Amino acid sequence: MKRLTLNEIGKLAGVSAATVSRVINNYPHVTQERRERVQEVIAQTGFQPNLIARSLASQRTNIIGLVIPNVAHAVFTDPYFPNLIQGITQASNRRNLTLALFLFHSMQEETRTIQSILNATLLDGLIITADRKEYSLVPQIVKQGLPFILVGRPESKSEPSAEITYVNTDNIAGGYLATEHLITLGRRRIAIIASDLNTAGDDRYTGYRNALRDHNISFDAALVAQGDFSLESGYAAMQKLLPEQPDAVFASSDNMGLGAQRAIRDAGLRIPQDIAIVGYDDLPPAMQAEPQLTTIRQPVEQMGITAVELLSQFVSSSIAPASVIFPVELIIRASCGAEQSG
Amino acid sequence: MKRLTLNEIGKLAGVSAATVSRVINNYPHVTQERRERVQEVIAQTGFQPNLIARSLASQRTNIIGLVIPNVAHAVFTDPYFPNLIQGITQASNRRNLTLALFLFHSMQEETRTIQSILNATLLDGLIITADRKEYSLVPQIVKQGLPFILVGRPESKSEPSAEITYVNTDNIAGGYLATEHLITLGRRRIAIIASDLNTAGDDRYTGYRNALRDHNISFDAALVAQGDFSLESGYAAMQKLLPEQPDAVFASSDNMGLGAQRAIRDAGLRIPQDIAIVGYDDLPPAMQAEPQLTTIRQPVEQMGITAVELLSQFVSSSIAPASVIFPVELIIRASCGAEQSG
DNA sequence: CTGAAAGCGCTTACAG
DNA sequence: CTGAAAGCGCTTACAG
Repeated sequence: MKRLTLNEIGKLAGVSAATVSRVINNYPHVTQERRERVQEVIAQTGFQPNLIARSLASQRTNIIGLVIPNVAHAVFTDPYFPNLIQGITQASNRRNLTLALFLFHSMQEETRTIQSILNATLLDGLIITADRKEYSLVPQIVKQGLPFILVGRPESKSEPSAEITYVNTDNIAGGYLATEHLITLGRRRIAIIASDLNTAGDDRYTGYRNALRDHNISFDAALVAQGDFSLESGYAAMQKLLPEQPDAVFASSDNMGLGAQRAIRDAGLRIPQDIAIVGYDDLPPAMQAEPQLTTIRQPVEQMGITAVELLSQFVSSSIAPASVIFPVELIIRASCGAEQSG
Repeated sequence: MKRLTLNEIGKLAGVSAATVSRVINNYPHVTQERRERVQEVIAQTGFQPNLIARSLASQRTNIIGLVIPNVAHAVFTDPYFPNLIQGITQASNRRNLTLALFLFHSMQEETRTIQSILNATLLDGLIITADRKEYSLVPQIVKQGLPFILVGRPESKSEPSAEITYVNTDNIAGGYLATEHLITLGRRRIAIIASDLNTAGDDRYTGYRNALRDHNISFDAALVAQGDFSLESGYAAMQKLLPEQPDAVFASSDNMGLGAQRAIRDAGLRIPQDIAIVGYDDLPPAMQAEPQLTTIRQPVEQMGITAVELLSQFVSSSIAPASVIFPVELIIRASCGAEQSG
C-alpha cells in the first residue's frame, strides 16, 4: 500500500504541506479550525510522517545509541545490563526515541564500529557504559562533539578539560555501608574481593577502606584479593583469602559473592557463622544461590532512565547537563547472620 | 567541524557527486583511475556518507528492529535473550546493519510502539521473538508488508495464507532426547514441568510424549505440571508433582529446573538418586545451582545470526526465505546421576 | 563511463 | 497565521 505524504494530507485537508507539518510538530500559530481539520485527516488516514525525511530536514534523528564496550567477560551474565537496558528502553519509549544497540565481539569490531558510528550522522547521541577503565573511546567522542552520557564514573584523569556528564550510583557509600554492616556484626577480619577493572570497583574499595578507618580497624593488605566481577574470579579470590582466616568478606559484586560463597562451602566452613558475606549489585533472587546474599542494592533501572533524560537535554541544548549520583541501600538477608545465627 | 558532502568530495577528486556515489556503492562501471582518485580523497578526508540522506534517496535504511514482546516475567532473567542478542548484534555488525531494540513495559506501550514502528519508515525489517502464543502482532505485520523473521515457531493456526519465515531449534527432538535420557537411566515415573505459553513449550512436551510412547511407557497425566519458565513456577510445579512420586523430571526450561531442584531438596529428597532432572536452555554454569543441570543445549546465538541473515535476504529480495531449524544436543552433568551415583 | 538533474519527504526561514 | 520555495545530502534513471 502506497504511503501518504504531507502533501497529500494537505490536499485532503485543504491546506499546504507546511501547515500539516506545523500541526504535526505542535507549532503553536495555526488556527484552531485548520488544526482540527488536519488532525481529522491524519486520524482517518493513520498518517505518520516519514521519519527519515524528517531527520534529513531537521538534522535530528531521534535515534540514540547504547554502546556497551567489549568486556572481557560475558556481558550479560551480570544482571546489571538487563536492568540498565530496561530503564533505557522505558525512557526511550516514553520520549519516542529509537534505541540502537551496539555490542561488540572483539576489540577490532569495536574500534571499527565506533568509528563509523561517530562519522555517520545516524545518532543524536550516545549512552556508554563505563565498564572498562582504560577506555580510550571517551576522548575520541569528545573530539567528535557527539553528545554522550556515561553510565558510571569516568576515570578522573581522562579529559581534564572536557566536562563529561555521567550517571552513577554512590559506590563509595555502598562499599562503606557493606563494610560497616559487617563491623556492626562484630566482625574484625573483614576481607574484600575487590576489582580495579573499573571505577565502580575502585569506589567500592575506597568505601571499604574508609569504613575500616572510621572504625579504627587497621587495614590488612593480606585481606584484599582482586577479581574481575565473574563468579569464577570470586571463587579464586576467596580461596586465596581463606588462609588469612577472615571472619567476613565484602565481595564487590554479587557474582563474585556467589563464587566466594561456594569457595567457603567447599572449604568446609559455614556461612555466616564462620564467614559472613555482603555482596553488591543485587542479583535477582532467582539467580542467587541459597542462602541469598546480603547485598548493596543500586537503582540500576533508574540510572538507565536518567541517562536517557540527560542525553535528551544534552541533545536539545548542546550544553552538557550536570551528572547525577544515586544513593544505594543495604539489603539484609540471611547470609549475613542477621536472621540466621545458629 | 563541518561535515563533508558528496559534492565536496567530488570537487576534491575532480569528479561529480554522482561518480563519488558510484564509487562508494561499488558500482562497477567507473574507470579505475577515477575510482582510485575518489578513494584517495575519501581516505584522506575520512569522509562517510550521510546515512539519513542515503536512506531517503534509496528507500532503504539498513536499520533492523528486534522486538521482544512484553512477557509476563522478567525478560532478561532467562539467558536465552542475551545469547540471542549476542548473535543478532554480531551478524548486524558484520553486515553493517544498525540494530534497534524494542522492549516494552506494558501491553499498552507495546501496542502503541509496534503501531508506530509499522507506520514509520525507519526500519527495513523486523526480528520478533515468539515468546507468547496468543500473539496478534504477526498478522498485523504481515498486513503491513514489512519483512520480518520470527525467532521460534509461530502457532500453526496463525495466518494460514501467509508464509511466515522463522528460525527455531528442534524442540521436539530436545524434549525427546531429554526424556529418553531419563528412560535410559532406568527411570519410569518421569514427570514433566511443561509450559503451554509458547510453541517451544508445546514442542518440548510433544517430544516428551513421543519418547514415552516409543519406549512403551504409558503416559500419566498426573505427572504433568505447568510452569511459566520462571524459577518460582518450577518450584511450585515440582511441589505439585512430588506427591505423585516421580523418579525423574524433565523441566522444559533450566530456570524451572532450578526451581524443581530446590523443591526436591526442600522436600528432603536427593538429586539424582531419588529424582533425576534434565533441564532445557543451558543456563550458563555461573547462574546454575549446584549440581548443575543436565540439559538440552540449543544454539541460541547461531539462531540470532541466522535470523539476521534471513532478514537481509528477505529485505533485498522481498521474497520470504525458507525457515531454518537447528538441532539440539544433550549435555550430561552430574545432576542426572550419570557420573554421580551414590 | 559520466554528469546534470530530478526526486526521496520532510522542515523552516522568508514574505506576505 | 499561511504558503511557495529552498534545502537537508544522497541515489539513480536519463542522455550523451
